[in-house]
Amino acid sequence: MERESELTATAAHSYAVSNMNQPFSDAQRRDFQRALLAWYRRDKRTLPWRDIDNPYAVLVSEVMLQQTQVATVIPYFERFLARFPTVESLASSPTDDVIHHWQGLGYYSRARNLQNAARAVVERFDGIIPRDVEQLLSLPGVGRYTAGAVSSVAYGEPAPILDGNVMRVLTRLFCIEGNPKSGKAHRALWEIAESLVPRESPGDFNVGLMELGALLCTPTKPSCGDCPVSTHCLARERYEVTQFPQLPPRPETVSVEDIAVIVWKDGRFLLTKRPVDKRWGGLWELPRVRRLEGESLEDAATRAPMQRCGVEVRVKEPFGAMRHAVTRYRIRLHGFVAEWVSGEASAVECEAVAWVESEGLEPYALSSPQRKLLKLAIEEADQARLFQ
DNA sequence: AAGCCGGGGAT
DNA sequence: ATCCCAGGCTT
Repeated sequence: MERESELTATAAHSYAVSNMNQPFSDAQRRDFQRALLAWYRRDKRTLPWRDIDNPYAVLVSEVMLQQTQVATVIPYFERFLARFPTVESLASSPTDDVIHHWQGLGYYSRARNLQNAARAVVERFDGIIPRDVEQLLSLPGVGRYTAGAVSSVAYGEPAPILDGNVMRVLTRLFCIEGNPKSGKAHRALWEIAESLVPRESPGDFNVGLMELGALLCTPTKPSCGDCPVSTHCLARERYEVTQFPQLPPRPETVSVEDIAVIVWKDGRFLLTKRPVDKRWGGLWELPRVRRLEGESLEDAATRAPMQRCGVEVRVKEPFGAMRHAVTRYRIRLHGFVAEWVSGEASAVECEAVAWVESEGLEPYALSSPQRKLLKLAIEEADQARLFQ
């Protein structure tokens, strides 16, 4: 039995060299599909979006899971579905409400795109999430991966998927060289994924491939001994599993400094709303600027409220600093306390402004670093009041 | 084809 | 600290 599998695997690989678009024989493919499905159905995790027969919920989960880990998504998914239970409710709700339910999850254009997709579904598809990849691709925020996932998982269509997990699994199975995210290797991977997906249970098969990548075929310490398809794996046969995928070097990180200011006036502080097409679009923040070369922190703190909303302030003291990362940028964020001096706050370099009480913050969506910084600022203000 | 977008968990 | 993650959009 063991020996037969080894032979099968070897045969697959000699074939793979000549025809990478269909790297398995029919018999090998069927054996692979059977082994993966059996493993997935036995060992899969229980997750809130699994086995629920609701294409809308599948779409929401897939968008939330883009570049975001399962554990992070779970509470967001549950709150989002409770608040927007149907595609119609999402389409007709205020965008600020949708962004608010996304705060802390990152990649905020996803939230805006998802609502626009819901509106397109209501207007163009009679409120039914499309079944075909082609129609799904016409929705904003839905690319080839998400379209394939919804089509196969929600409707049982034999559409392929290719995500980071599947890239890792497939490059190892067939020793695919080159950058799997672009060019020849990328195209080859899509064709392989297409050749593997079965007519029967394509959704479980696709999710099974991802689950394999998430649980066993992991980046650094793969558990090949527990892998249900290890006999099909060329990289394992060659002891080269961790040589794949061959990802390109990351761009160098850039260090920058931002200054955010809490401007107090009559017990309220100033928030500005980010433009929709910018980073953190639609979220609120303390007026913030990037520190210029040679500029002092205090000068930047004075500049921030003036530049963003035309308010002149007197900068008092720093109240804290924190680090966070945005893609390749490592940002040091400094907080300053300031008093309002003059100027009616208006949306100069932002989408909107608001004067907010400490207790009235809840309705405003903030990014995680801004939320942490603002928490420090309010604590500091409470302390200062105690000493008066 | 390459650059850009956030945040958190794992190592 | 660094890597990586159920990617898609813009240029």
